Amino acid sequence: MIEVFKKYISEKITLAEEEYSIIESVCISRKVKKRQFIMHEGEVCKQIAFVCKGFLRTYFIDDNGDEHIMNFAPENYWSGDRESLMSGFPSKYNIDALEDSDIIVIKKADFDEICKRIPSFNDMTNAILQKSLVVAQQRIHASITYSAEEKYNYFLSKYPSLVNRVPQHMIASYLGLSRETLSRVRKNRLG
Amino acid sequence: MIEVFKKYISEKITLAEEEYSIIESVCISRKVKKRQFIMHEGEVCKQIAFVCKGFLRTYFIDDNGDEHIMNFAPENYWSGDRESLMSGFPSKYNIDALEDSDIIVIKKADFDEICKRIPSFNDMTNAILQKSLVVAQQRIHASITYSAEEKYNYFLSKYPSLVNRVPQHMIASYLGLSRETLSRVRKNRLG
DNA sequence: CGATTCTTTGAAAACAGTCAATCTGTGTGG
DNA sequence: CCACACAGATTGACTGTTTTCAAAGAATCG
Repeated sequence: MIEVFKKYISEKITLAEEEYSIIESVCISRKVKKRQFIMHEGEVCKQIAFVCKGFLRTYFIDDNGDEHIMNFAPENYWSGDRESLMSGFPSKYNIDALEDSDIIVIKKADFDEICKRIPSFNDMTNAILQKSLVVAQQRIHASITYSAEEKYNYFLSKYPSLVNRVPQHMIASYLGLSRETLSRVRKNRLG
Repeated sequence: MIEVFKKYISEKITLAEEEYSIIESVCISRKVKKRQFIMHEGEVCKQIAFVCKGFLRTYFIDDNGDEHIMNFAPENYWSGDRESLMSGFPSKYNIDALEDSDIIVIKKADFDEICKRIPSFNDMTNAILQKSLVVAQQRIHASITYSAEEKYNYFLSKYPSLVNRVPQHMIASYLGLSRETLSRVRKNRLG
């Protein structure tokens, strides 16, 4: 399982064997069953998860009891609540598995430590951070500009591999639409 | 004008005098008049701006010719298009001044250089990046969850000082609402 | 097979956007 | 200093989109 993570790293940066060892020493491999949670609302987020296999999602429940999905994390993506990690305050989010998953968990303290000790790992982290911010901005762009149909087309073009892997109502939730609206949008897109 | 920037830095990190000199040597002070642009759509973004005084905004024009505001940058905020900076592709955004402003411009190459040479400056940059991502996520949260009225309340609580500084129709644009809807929301809030 | 979960559909209601007109305040140039 | 233009804000009537509610139809899983 760790091999997936090593491969991911090796595609981004070059590390010495001993640096891999340092990283490996703080990696905790974990299997998560479908529907199992790795974090609950109200907890303080103290670790970061890397998805080797499977699929996580981050969501929250609003005052009406409705779910809203903030993020999907399939293979080679990271998951965790940066806000809670940074602030030390309880998270508003839940993270659970949409499929049986293999993940690697790194404790915040360990993560900070390897960022300090391995500069290129730190660079990699920053590059990921920057990319995340760009993605978030694009999502904001879409959400303040697009109609329901355009939002769905945007999702299709952006995450074609997720469309058949995620239940439709979760895509709707991710896009800020009702499930019924998304169903109708799909029906009316050409024939 | 550089003093504002130095003060900003000193509140985040501790630097030696010579490190300040290095930074200062790449800072370009600039005055921008209201309505003047510092970046146009179609250009590749090659610099980062720090606002010492005044107010910048980042916006784009959609296919219908309507403006949508991505970001406001008042004093002590940064402005620039990370996406274009990272990718080297032309930007979709325009950046102009909403008030006569004093800004400090740093070229991308210089910025990268000081990040490399001054580790704590790099740490500061990362911290800002992380915070930006959290803010972006909160905005996504708001936009997929809230009604027009809730979005306005959110803006009020988050940026109380901007409310009386930004024309209302720009707040509407930032929130993804029509100007008329925002006007009615304001009218119907209490009495 | 029965139980869930997911998706679709229809009808009605709520919500937000559009269009057009008016009103307000501000600043500029003559 | 006034007249005028201009940017901004408001209002009403209307349109269109999206949500809500309720029900029923698929699909999946144990």
